[in-house]
Amino acid sequence: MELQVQIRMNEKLFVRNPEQTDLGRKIIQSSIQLIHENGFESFTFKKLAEDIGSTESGIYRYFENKHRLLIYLTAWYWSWLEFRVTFHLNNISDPAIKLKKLIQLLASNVEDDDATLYVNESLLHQIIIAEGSKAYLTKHVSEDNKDQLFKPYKDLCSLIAVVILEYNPAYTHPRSLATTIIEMAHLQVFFMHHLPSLTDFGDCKDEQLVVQFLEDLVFSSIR
Amino acid sequence: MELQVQIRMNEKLFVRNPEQTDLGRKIIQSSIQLIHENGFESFTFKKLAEDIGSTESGIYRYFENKHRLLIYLTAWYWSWLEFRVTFHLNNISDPAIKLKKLIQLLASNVEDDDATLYVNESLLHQIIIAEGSKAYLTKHVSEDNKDQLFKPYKDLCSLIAVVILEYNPAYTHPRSLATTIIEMAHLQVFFMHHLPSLTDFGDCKDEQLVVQFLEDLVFSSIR
DNA sequence: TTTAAAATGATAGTAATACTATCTCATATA
DNA sequence: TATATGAGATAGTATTACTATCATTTTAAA
Repeated sequence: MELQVQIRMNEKLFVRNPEQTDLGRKIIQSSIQLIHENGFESFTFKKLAEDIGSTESGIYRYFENKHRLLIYLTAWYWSWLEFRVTFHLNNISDPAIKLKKLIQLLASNVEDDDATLYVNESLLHQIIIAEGSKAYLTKHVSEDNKDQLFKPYKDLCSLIAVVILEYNPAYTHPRSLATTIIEMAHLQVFFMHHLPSLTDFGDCKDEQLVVQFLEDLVFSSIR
Repeated sequence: MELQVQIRMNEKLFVRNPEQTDLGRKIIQSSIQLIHENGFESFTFKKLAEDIGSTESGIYRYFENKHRLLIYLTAWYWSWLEFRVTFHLNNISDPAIKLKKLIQLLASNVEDDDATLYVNESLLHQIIIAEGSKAYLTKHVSEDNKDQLFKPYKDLCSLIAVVILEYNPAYTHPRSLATTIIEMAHLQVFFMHHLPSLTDFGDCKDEQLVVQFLEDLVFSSIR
């Protein structure tokens, strides 16, 4: 069985839907490559256009600017992750196991799954770790938020919060704990690789240690 | 008694030490203002120069580029905070009280203290919340790290880790927990104000609630 | 099969950004 | 009085972040 996953994205995330044309898909694919290689700061639409043999104006027909493209990529990532989480949590009834599974999915490396042809999920995951928070750390968060651009992130947060409350209905900070899990699952991995003395995992650089840390953090809080 | 606090900064953080000249101090003062007002993305040396009645080339004599200036500001902030923390923890022997004090200092709003004339600590604190992580979320973290640019952050992290171990010498993740406290003290406040549904504090927007959340998180983990 | 619409490519142009370089001038200091 | 230092003034360049226009190709509908 070959399963093709299509994620329906908010219209405000783009000028023209990149999933529906060849050029659009090339834009997504190549931007993931380029941002991963050289970072978001040095990424430009000109370089992107050259990389895919198109022109700057061509890219602008799909995305207003590179920041919007970053928001699109993050939104895509969170939607994909929510789908993945929902899929893996299916048929599990024990909320403790659900939470462990969740933490595992958030903190461990992803492999490029072939269900989406033009998105390299592994690279995208690394982009989100290093650049993801730049999507909302701006002066125009609130307007972007009004356009629902961060809905996928919020949905994932809600989903996690629900599982936390399943485990302990009396816990008072399910959402903040959810964002803490999400953000730390990424940041501890980033620190582990680049500023190891800010973590306790510098020596072996193994994502499983981050998983351990988070499990301990979460379960002692909600127990 | 009028106490003038001078923070000795790493030489690699600047081209010429801004604390030692009038223009340098104006650069610090005004950059804090401008970044706070319009965000780091829209901040340029040209605008900064205009604001203080100098020229672009004048600014470049102090800082290599605006990213370096951001790193300088964050380093200054973490150094200042470490000083503050050390000061407030002085003579407290109970590590539980130390930790509570620490969380309070990290998560609550700061007032502009007059011990440093040209740095508005209140604005700087808000800048660190919204822009701080951009200092290290780059492709050149590792080189910057080799130049010790993030040492103040690491020092604060170490200090917190030490207090955590004082409380419970058997706790296995003191550094990761320390960075979790630091980062979440900022991020939860940011979310509370701009993406409130990602937190449990959206309704009253009170930093004390973040303090509550963090205290609960920390003490249940290390108990 | 023709025709119109949509998508893309090619080219040009602009304002702002991120610098670098040089020269002058004021001031302090030795 | 000579000299070093800091700062202002001016100029210039490559790149970025766009916008606009027009020609061409592809696609989809009549």
